[in-house]
Amino acid sequence: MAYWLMKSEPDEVSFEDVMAAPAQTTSWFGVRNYQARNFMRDAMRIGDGVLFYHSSCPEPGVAGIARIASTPYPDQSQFDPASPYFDPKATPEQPRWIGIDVQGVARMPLLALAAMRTYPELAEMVVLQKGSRLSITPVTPAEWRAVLRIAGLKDC
DNA sequence: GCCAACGTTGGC
DNA sequence: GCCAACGTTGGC
Repeated sequence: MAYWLMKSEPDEVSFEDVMAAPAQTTSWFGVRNYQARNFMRDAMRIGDGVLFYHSSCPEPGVAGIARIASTPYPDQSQFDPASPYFDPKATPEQPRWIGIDVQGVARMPLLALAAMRTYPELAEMVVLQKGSRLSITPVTPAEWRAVLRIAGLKDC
């Protein structure tokens, strides 16, 4: 089992939106970065833990706990000319981008980015590194446990 | 709105 | 294959 941090702009999809969705499950689509795509395609497994992170908002930080809830599948928005995520070079025969289902698991008090930076055990988190802007980053088991402990959650 | 950092594109 | 130009991300 692996752990991940996934960034979402709460104006687009907030953690509360995920919790309010049927089966607390939403399709994670619109990733247009190869490294992030490859994580979804090659490394994610159903049940992997997800730190759901809010970015580009007044209070960036980890907003909730989620899990990977499907295997990867073609991101339909790449075929839709009306979508901002349209990719003219993608075809249904040769899809370029993929999505995956994410299911909300537990609410937690926002662990703000500024607070995360104060914990030595989180200092090596990829998302905290200078210049890091990848929308999906790996989280170590120790970092995962530390976030849950800080958030006051038992293992999930 | 600013701007540093990074990824992608495309001419050569 | 190089690399300058450009576009995007995302905290502040």
